Amino acid sequence: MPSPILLPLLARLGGRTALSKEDGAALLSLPHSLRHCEPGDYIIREGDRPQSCLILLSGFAHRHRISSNGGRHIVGIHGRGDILTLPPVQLFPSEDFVQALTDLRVAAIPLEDVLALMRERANIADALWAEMTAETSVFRAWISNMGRRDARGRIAYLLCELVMRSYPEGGSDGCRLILPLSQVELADATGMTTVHVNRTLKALEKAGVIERDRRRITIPNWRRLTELSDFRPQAWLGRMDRHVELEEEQG
Amino acid sequence: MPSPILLPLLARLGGRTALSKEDGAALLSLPHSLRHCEPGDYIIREGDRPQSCLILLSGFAHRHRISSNGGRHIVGIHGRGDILTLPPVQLFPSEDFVQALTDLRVAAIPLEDVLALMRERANIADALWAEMTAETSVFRAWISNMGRRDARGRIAYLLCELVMRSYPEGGSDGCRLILPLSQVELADATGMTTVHVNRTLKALEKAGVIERDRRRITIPNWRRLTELSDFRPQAWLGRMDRHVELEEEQG
DNA sequence: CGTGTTTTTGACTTCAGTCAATTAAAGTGG
DNA sequence: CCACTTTAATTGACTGAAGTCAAAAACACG
Repeated sequence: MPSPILLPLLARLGGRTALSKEDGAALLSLPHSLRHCEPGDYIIREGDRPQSCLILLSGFAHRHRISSNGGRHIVGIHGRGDILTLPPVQLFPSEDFVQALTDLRVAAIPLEDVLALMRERANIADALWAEMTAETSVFRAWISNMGRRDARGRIAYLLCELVMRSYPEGGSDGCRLILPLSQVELADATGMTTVHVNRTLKALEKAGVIERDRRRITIPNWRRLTELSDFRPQAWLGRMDRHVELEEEQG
Repeated sequence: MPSPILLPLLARLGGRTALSKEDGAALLSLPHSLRHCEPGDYIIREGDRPQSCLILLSGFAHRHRISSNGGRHIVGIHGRGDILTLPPVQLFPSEDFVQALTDLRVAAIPLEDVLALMRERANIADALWAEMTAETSVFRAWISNMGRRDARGRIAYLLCELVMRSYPEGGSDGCRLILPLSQVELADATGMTTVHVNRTLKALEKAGVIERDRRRITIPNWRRLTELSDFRPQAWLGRMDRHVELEEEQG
């Protein structure tokens, strides 16, 4: 029988492609276990070969790699509704670490149940492909972000992405945001030094692009931020559409 | 009836997961049209919503985005066997351009035929997910490459990837390679200037990491190059395994 | 051969990194 | 509630890697 625990997953997939009521019920009925994490806890380690599909139900996590000289590089941020093991088949061991940034909840769904559902319900398989498409586009945006933008652009881009990933939960209404990352983490995510992250944040503040109070960021002019970072919302639209409906149904 | 045209696709997918003879025959029997391109020809344009699944049969292409200031950033290189429209469902318009670097051949398979085959044959759906997994890992390696490596490391990484992508075709036996990219393109792929690419290539040559004769690169010590670039071959292994067998079958 | 692209080189500038120290915030236990 | 520790944020002075601008050389091709 359907339980509301997996609603963030349904919200995400339902925003991508049309799912029937039966699809939704089947999704919510998937067997799962629940885990709570604190900041710093590892959800996935390099070399792991998870036997379940991990869904982030609330909170934030980051995905990183450690280079041979010991340096950490954050290659992605995860927020509510993200599927941490996408694709849902685990073929070779993970090359990344996934680590909690905030308190968070993760659901683990046995792989075989996900695979069975994908075979039974083509809509759900399609939705997973759609989710993967969108993530792929975001990866390429990161590549572009790293390669061709200056410090301000990189930070601005990351802020845009954080706003998107924290919608509709996380205190963001599109102009307000509580940073889930420290400046050290911002540095590892943008390929900069902490010193330069700090100076860049101050520069953005001075230029009136953001306002800051500790980790609390206010964005007085969203358009300005997106222009500065050349942020393209296209890949993010799918996750917005139906969220509101679902939230209303829920409440 | 099976035709050998799509063999590069079978080789790729068959290297990822076990495919039966029937799977292989079904794959090779997919209806398709063929297109030849010259350097500079566009295969996919931003905004396109292709109705077919495009497979690169031979040659090289690059995938890029244009930023609002007009700058080009190359976010990926494609070689033989690559699926240019992966995932095989085209949900929203392409955000990238894909453009020929060399003379090349592309096969176009109607989307509905691919989707039908995926539903009929779970093995093939699995292989496509596996291919996507591997590509995803490569994306993250690019992100990490852009963010945390210096000029030499970036160029070295790109060379490693080119060697992998040109195997077994393209004149590479793991230590010899004909660069499909000009220095301008290398610059756009590594987020550097052409001037600096040039100087970095010379530095790598002087250090004995590579030998150069125009676009012909020789790598006297593969291990050294991988160490310099922190290249991790894991995601690439799947495409090696069965290639040789298939080549032999073919010949 | 001339024309256009690609590669190479030099001189100068700048953005971001390094090193090192200081300040501020958040816990912690008495 | 206050000393004490720990972690995160901030600042300054200096260095260095990569960018900019501009021109010359090498090559590719009709």
